[in-house]
Amino acid sequence: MSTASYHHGNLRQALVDEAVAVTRESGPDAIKIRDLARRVGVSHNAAYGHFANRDDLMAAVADHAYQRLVDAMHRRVAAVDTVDPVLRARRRLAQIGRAYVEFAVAEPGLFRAAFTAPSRGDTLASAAGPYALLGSALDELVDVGFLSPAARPGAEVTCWSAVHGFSDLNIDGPLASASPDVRAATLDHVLVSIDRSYAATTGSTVSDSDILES
Amino acid sequence: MSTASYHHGNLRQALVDEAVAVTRESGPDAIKIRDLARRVGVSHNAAYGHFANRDDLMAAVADHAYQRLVDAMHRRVAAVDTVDPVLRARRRLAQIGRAYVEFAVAEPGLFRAAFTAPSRGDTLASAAGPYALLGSALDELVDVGFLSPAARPGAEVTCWSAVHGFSDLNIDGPLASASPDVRAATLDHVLVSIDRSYAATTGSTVSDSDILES
DNA sequence: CTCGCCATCTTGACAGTGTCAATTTAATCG
DNA sequence: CGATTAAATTGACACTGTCAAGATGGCGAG
Repeated sequence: MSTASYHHGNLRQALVDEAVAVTRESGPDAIKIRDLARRVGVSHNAAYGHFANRDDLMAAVADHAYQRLVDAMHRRVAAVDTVDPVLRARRRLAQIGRAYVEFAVAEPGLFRAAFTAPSRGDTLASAAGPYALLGSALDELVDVGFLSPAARPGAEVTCWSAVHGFSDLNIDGPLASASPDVRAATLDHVLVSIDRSYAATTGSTVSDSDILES
Repeated sequence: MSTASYHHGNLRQALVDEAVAVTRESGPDAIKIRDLARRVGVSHNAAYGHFANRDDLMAAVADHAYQRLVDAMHRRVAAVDTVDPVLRARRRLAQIGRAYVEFAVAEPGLFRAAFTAPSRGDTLASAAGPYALLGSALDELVDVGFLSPAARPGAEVTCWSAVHGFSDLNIDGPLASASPDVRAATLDHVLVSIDRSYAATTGSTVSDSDILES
């Protein structure tokens, strides 16, 4: 549309697509500018017309990955149709966590790309990002009286840390070789644990593991 | 000692030392075999007499980093001299977590080296590793009746995920630009949250944040 | 004391890589 | 139809990891 050129219809997009494919296959470190150019059928460093350098291209891949992650989270949150307000809020939080880990395990390359990318601290906390999504889920928990307002500040970080750490340990950490069954069971455990730690802030009596449904 | 050679007293160790220095300064990706050789005053690929390849050298750095981490954890656990058994066990767990994050933030390069290293899943769960240390701290929590035996399985992972994720987010994630004060406060929040989630398993009544002392 | 062994280190080469500078190409507009 | 101009190419440079041979020198056997 805007920039179509002679040899290649839309080189920039083609490069990003190929980079995403490589990243999904072998992780972000496997991205090589020359290799990308070769795959797209263009000569080496044609990419430099569209990206300042390798890191710039990686940032584009990171954006893509990031969007995929946010989409997955939204999808899972939207699938929660529980009527009871408290249970619904708790289940939504759990689904956010589940979507996060699910994405990390299903797309380790993209997940890594999203968080390994250099110098993009601002995009992460943007209004559309997972930080905001997580934030409103936690607000909802406060509104329905499950989470104490006093415990609200910093709750994003606690929550995010748990799922992010679990993801990392499952990707190339010591849990990478765990079986899917074990992994799933442990994830449930993590999600319940988060729920429980918030329940304790208002002394809510809780029937544990029914938050795992949607 | 074992392998001393003519030109260089102990090349292997010198290379590892230099690699550790580079890693502390600029992270594991900054390790270049040729550069290391140059620094040590030896010609390029002299290193190949002592290491199969770059990854092999990185693994040595990872071992070093790993040992440092375990030492830091041991130190902090040993510093807990509380007499009350329950409080002592809870504080020990908190100190383990604190040591972990402290190390990650103070030595991000080494921390990354320890977990980014290729193909070393077994060393991590070894008897002397942090996994074992964490495990015995959790056993202690069960023994004193703070953590329900039913909630014991998988507790390592939940706990480890929280501190590992927090570390990662603080190193190059969205929390990397947080001030030390904010970081410290948030860490306290994470540690209390872990404690709280375990307290809930036995319905223990808990005075929250005095577990943060040693 | 000397000679040969052998681990250790060096020299040289090759295939890749990111990136810069100068050049060519072709699509578009006056 | 010719000039402008963005887009892509060619060529070069400084790096990197790694392999294959050659040089070196300490150490033990004779």
